[in-house]
Amino acid sequence: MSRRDRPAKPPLSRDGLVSVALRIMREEGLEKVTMRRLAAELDTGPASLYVYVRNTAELHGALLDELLAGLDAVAKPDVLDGVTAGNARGRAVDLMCAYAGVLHHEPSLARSVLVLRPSGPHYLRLVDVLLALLRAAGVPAGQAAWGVDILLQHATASAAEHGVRPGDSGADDAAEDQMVAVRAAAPDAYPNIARVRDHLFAGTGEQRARWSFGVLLEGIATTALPSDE
Amino acid sequence: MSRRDRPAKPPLSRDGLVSVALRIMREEGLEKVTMRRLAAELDTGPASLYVYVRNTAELHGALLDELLAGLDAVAKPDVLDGVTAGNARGRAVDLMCAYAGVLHHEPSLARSVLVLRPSGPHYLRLVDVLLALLRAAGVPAGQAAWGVDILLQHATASAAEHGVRPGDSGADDAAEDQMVAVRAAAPDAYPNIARVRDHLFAGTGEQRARWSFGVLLEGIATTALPSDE
DNA sequence: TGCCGTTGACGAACGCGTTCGTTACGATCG
DNA sequence: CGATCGTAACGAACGCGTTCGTCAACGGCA
Repeated sequence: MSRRDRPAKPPLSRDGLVSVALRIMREEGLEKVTMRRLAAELDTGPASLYVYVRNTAELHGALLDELLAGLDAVAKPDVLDGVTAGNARGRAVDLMCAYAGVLHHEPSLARSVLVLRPSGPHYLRLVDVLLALLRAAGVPAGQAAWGVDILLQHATASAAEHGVRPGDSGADDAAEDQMVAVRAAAPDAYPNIARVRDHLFAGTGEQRARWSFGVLLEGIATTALPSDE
Repeated sequence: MSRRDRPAKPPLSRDGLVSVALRIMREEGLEKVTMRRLAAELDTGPASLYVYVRNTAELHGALLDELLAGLDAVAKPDVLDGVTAGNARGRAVDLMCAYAGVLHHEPSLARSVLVLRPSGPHYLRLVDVLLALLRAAGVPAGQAAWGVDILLQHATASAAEHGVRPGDSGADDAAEDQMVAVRAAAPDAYPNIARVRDHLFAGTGEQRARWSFGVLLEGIATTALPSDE
C-alpha cells in the first residue's frame, strides 16, 4: 500500500539486482551483499529475488562476470597484436595475473567463485583469449583445453587464499592456524617440513602467483594427454 | 534437571564432538553435520560446542584430518621403501590420487576444505611425505615447498568439482550452466572455444586428475624460482 | 571450613538463505 | 468485453551459524 505512492518503482529485473548488488559490494564489501539486504534495498522481500536469481551462488557468479568486464581492455585487442610463439606464454601469464588481480580486490568473492563454474559472457571471453594464446604458443588443442581449467582454477584459488582483508575474520583463522602448526611441527616427526620450513612461507603473493602460472604453462605445454587405450 | 537422571553423560570434549560428527557424516552426509544437529545428538545446545570448536569450518577441518588418518597406510612406509629418482614422481602421483580419492567420497567436504588451510597432524604428515618424494625426485627444496601447496590445492579443487552426488543439488547447477553456456557459445564470438569444444569435456575425472598431477610435477620440477633481484 | 575466580554449559536472540502457499496483475484467448 | 491462466511479488516460516549474558559447578586459597 505504501508502495503505491512510491515514485514509479522500476519493476525489478536481473540486471537491476546485479547492479545494486555491485554497488553494495563496492561500498561495503561482499559480506554485506545478502539476499535480505538486497531485497531491502529494492524495497521488497527476500523471496522476490528468487525469480531472477537461483541462489546466492549464482548472484556471486553474476558479480564476477560484471567485474570481469573490466578485463576486456586487456583481453580483446591482445589477440590480434603482435603475438608470436615466443611471447605468447608471457602474455598468458600477464592475462592470468590480470584476472587474479581482479579477484584480489574482493577475496571473499574469489572464495565463492572457487566453488562455482562461472558461465558469464566475460568469463567465456577470458577462456577464449586464453585458448588463443595457448594455441599461439604451440600448445596442442587437447592440452590447452584441459589446461585452461587448471589455470583459471588455480588463479581463483590463489586469490582466495592470499587476499584476506585485515578486518575480515573467519577464513583468516585457518591460515594462521596452519602457519603456527607448521612452525611448531617437531623436526623429528616431520623432518621434511622442518627442512624446508623457511621456503614454505617465502615470497610475496605476487611472486608465488607468477611462478605458479609459469609452472602450469610449462607443464601444460610439455605433458601429453593420456592415450586412449 | 532432566539431564541429572541421564546415565552419566560424558562431559563433552573435542574428540567426542568430532567422532559424533564423523558418524553423522558417514550415515547421512556432511550436509547433516550441523552445529545444531550435533548439539542435539550430544543432548545440549549449539552454543556449548563453541568451547571446543571455533566454528563450522574448523569442525570440517577436523573431519578431514580424521579421514586422512586412513592414508597413513599409504604414506608412512612408502618413504623408506625403494624410492628412486626414477619412480619418485610416480609415487607422488599415486599419493595425490589417494588423497583425491578420500575427498572424492565426500565432495562437499572437499568444497569446505578448499577455503581452508588444514593444519591437522595427518595433513602435515601428507605434506611431509610429499616433500620427501619431491626431494627424492631431485626437485630443489624451494620449488618443492611452493609446489606442494599447488599440488594439494589442486587435488582438493578437482575433488570438489568432479565429485557431485546425484541428489546433492546446488553446487551442481553451476557446472551444468557452464556446460550449456560453452555448448551454446557462438562460434564467431568465441572461435577458440568452438574449436576445442570437444576436448573441453573429454576424459574421465580420473584421467584428468592424473594428467593434472603430471602437469604440475613436470612444471614444478623444471621451473626455477624467481631470483631475488 | 568458607569464599571467590575461573570456566564449561546453556537459553535466548539476531540475521542469514531458502521454500511454500497465496495474492494480484497483465496478457491471452474465447 | 469478460474469463482464464501464467507468473511476478510477497508474507510467513523453517533451520541454519554465531554471539551474548547468565548460571552453576569446581578447584585453590585464606
